[in-house]
Amino acid sequence: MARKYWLMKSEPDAFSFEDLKNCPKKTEHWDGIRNYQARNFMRDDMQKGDWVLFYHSNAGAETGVVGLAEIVSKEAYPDHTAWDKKEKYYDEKSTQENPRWLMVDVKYKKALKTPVTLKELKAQKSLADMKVVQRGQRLSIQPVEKKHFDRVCKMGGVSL
DNA sequence: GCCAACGTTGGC
DNA sequence: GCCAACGTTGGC
Repeated sequence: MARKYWLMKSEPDAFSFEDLKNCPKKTEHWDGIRNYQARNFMRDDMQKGDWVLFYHSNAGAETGVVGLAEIVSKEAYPDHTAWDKKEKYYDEKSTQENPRWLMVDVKYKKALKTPVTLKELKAQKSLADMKVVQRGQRLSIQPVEKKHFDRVCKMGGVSL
């Protein structure tokens, strides 16, 4: 099956692209997704080997795509933080027998030579129909078309 | 910190 | 099943 492309948002104060680089094996599980659409993308469409635009949200002028990552888990699996009462993302309705929330493993691949800010994304005519530039688009995991992925890589001065 | 956009919840 | 109220996201 052909590789798919994604954009995944993270607030750099909470978990940045640098943080991912500093993880063991440069890999971390993407926990805390509590949105059904985003979960369904992970469950139904994501596959090992997919490529990811790592996006810093809520970061002022720094807001934008900062790097490239890869999905490395074979499939989405239960997000255990939903089971832990001490966790911010605890959800009493998610059980071991019937886990409501899932996560995948994401691996650091490469930083963009120059980050591509949201402002620059919006200024690019060829990216006008990319989800992330559209207003009110809050989904933290979004599918990205290959042509858009390639374009952003080019703007960022890197290729995979 | 503000607030628009949007998702979820729950009363009916 | 509708929709108002509420909570969250995320750009600014």
